[in-house]
Amino acid sequence: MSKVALRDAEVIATRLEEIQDKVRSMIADGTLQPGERVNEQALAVQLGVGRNSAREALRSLERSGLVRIIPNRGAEVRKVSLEAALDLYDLRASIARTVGRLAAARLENEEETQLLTLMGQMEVALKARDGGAYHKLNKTFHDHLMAISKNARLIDLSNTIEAELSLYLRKGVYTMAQMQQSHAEHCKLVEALRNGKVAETAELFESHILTGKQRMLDTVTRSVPAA
Amino acid sequence: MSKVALRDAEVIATRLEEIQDKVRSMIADGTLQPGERVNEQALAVQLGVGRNSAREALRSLERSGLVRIIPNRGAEVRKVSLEAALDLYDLRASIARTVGRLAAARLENEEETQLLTLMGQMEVALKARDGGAYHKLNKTFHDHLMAISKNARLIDLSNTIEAELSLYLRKGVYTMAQMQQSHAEHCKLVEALRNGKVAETAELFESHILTGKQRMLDTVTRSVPAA
DNA sequence: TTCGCTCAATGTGTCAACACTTTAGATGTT
DNA sequence: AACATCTAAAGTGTTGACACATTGAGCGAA
Repeated sequence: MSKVALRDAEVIATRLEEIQDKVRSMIADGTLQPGERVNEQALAVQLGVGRNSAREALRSLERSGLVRIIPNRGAEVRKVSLEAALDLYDLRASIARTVGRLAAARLENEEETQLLTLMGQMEVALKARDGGAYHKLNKTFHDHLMAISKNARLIDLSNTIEAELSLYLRKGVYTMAQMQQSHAEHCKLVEALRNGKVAETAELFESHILTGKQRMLDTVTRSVPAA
Repeated sequence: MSKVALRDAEVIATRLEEIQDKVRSMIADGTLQPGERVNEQALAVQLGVGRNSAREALRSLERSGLVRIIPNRGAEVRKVSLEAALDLYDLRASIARTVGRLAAARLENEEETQLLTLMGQMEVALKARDGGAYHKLNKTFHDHLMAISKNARLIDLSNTIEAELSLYLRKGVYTMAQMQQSHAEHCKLVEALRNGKVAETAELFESHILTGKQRMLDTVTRSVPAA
């Protein structure tokens, strides 16, 4: 019964996705380190599945950019360089621009309400100087914008890139000033979005990501001066 | 010996890529029609490989957006709706903008020379009213611009989207007038690019794609009025 | 000592067979 | 006739085994 219920809800992750997720978290928590080679057989044993299933999962992860597969030599966890991370930010910006354009044209009342609620919560978090909460809300906010664009492909793409970026950017710790700037940008963005200003929303969302790129770059170069 | 030479050149397509390409062209030439379900076994037999290899290829193609895989029900050739195609065009435009920005900042002398040579060839094709040649050169031109941006991920995504778009847009046949307009846009674009005008190049490249979108839309709505 | 060769060991590439799920046709009941 | 149930056929999911490629250690010749 519960089995059927789960299935109907379409929440069940298929076996392959399950394996992928496990590998993903192994990468995330450092069990598998960047640059390290992944042995199919060993992985399969560790996850309690056949080698072929593990193999398929790895091939999928390649397309997600998390591992690199070299013919006849297997998979290795991708080592994302700073340059590659910056390239990814440019990609994100492109996607954001498109999302902005679509979202401004497709915003619905209900979504607008949710967005405003979110903005309120973020303001509260900001005033309470709760960086953790702000971070989570920020992610939710971005996801919402994606959803408003109503293009599944874009959403998928965006998630993929974010996962890849997380390889480089283990955890983003931002200053209060940075969060405030981010929030200010959000405000302008939402303003344009609510007024259906398509071109402006696109522009603002794109530059929001690009300033995020700059923020990241500043943070990195500060800790590693002459990289 | 020749085997080794090939390998060093890294030109050899791995088996899996070979299979993928075959399926891709089967989709391109209509052997596999959009919406049609793809039987793993049959595909494997037709390509003379094991079912598992065919299966892996299909999973890869899913990530490329060419097929959709439904758990326990297999793969079907994705049917790209007009709406989805238009959204993809938007994304292409945003990518073009980013490419324009990067290319204008990163153009090297050698690349500039190649670009000018290409422009000359296109002009010749245009004067000779050779649509086929123009089309090929046009593609080369776009690929060049991508390469100049030197963002591998961006290039990869762009190619993916183009492949996906081709699902909808079987073959683009354009009029002389359209080709001339396209060429004029190219000229302005190259002009800005050579002068290192970052913002202008970005703008021009984006709008170049967007007018392409409009052209496509015009062509489609003309043949299918009230879709 | 150093270089090149051979050959085993490790690991990936591919396959055919088995287990499970879906689907559609047949059957019986209201 | 319409509907639900059951069952066999078709197709996907998963596995273990075999074929092939890569790698590195051991050996011998210059």
